[in-house]
Amino acid sequence: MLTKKGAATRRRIVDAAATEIRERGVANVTLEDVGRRSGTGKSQLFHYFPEGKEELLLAVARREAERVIEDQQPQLGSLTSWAAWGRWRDVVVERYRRQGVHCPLGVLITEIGRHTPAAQAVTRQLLDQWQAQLRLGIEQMRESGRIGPAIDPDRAAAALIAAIQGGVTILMSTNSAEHLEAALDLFLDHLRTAAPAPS
Amino acid sequence: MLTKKGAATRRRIVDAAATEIRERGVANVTLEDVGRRSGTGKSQLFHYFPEGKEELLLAVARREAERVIEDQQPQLGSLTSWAAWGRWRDVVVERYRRQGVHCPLGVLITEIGRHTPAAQAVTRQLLDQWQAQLRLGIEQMRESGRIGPAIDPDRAAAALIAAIQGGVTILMSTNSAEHLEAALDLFLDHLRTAAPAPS
DNA sequence: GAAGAATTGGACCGGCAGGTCCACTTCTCC
DNA sequence: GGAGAAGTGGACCTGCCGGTCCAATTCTTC
Repeated sequence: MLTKKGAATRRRIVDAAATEIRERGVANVTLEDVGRRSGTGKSQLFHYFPEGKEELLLAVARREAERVIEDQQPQLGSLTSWAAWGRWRDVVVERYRRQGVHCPLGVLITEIGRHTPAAQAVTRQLLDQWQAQLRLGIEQMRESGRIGPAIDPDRAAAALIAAIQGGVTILMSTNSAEHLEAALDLFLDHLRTAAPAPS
Repeated sequence: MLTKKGAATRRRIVDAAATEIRERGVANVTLEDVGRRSGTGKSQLFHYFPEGKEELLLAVARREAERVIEDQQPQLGSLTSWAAWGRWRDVVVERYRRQGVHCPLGVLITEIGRHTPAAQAVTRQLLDQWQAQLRLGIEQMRESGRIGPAIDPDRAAAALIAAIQGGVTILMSTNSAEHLEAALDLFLDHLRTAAPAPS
């Protein structure tokens, strides 16, 4: 029901759509653009995505959601020391700074992720997963006494995600990572200094 | 060149467009919708906005930018005590929680504000203005010794805006103000506790 | 190697939405 | 009160883009 060749074509279509959307915004990308970029035509497109554009967009959303997490690995997965947090922070800033306007996270949340309930679910799942990983990192730091007990790991993780999200959104409008950096730094500073465990 | 009646019509058109866009997203709003809602037709529309949709969108962007600041007044203008900061925080959360998806800030930054360079300039100006007001509040708190000298007012204000922006963006995707609240609270907490002035 | 399924190419359709035009009405101001 | 500008209504045009159709080709499997 889906040969190797078919699967490859499908992948090519999703990738082409994702790239095109990142570069030019979902509103300016037509199915023909996707076809051109992926070296296919509309008939293939509708062959692999019978529901048409909406289904394709959903596939793109899933792809981009994966990418957001991947882009932070392996740092996001082992936030067990301040040095590790610092490296993660640098990865995030560097990545988004380089990507500038063409950024999976921004495009997903601000453009694709609101189109349909299904896409919203993808966004939500991404946020949950992300928050869980950050919470884990904070918990580990707390257990090893490097973060004080006044910090609620779950709320802190939520706040951190909001800060990044906001920084990225602003980056997309102003092309400056200033806000993102300020938010991340202030945040980490808070983790370090808030009600530290007595040494 | 623009009679009283004309000015009123123009305003009606912008308001109608703004409302319509907030409710249904810029992508789903047609000029006919705007016409219907404002009780006008396309001929008026192009009479007052000769460049068409793009010009109208720019006018909407400006309107919404004003609204974002207005919505936080008078609290934003006098952040001179912790109680005042608390009230401001409540106003922000309450407002965005009530507005949910239909929010001027979110729509401006994520939908309209990226369409064109002119609209980006509007966004940028809004952010500058907002940041300046917050910075002023932080400086005042610092001068009166309630915020420690370790806080850089400008960077802190930038971070705060990012946090709100992110909270709102997430609110628009998930319909939950949890992230916004967490970000704001953690933030204020940091201001309160970071390197407090010796009493 | 042939049947049947998966894949591909491209011509075609139809509606929608931005934009144009022009005739008509209502204001403003001398 | 009349000339000219500002404001209004709505029919019409046109290009674009999502979506359809079908015939041709290639793959899989026995």
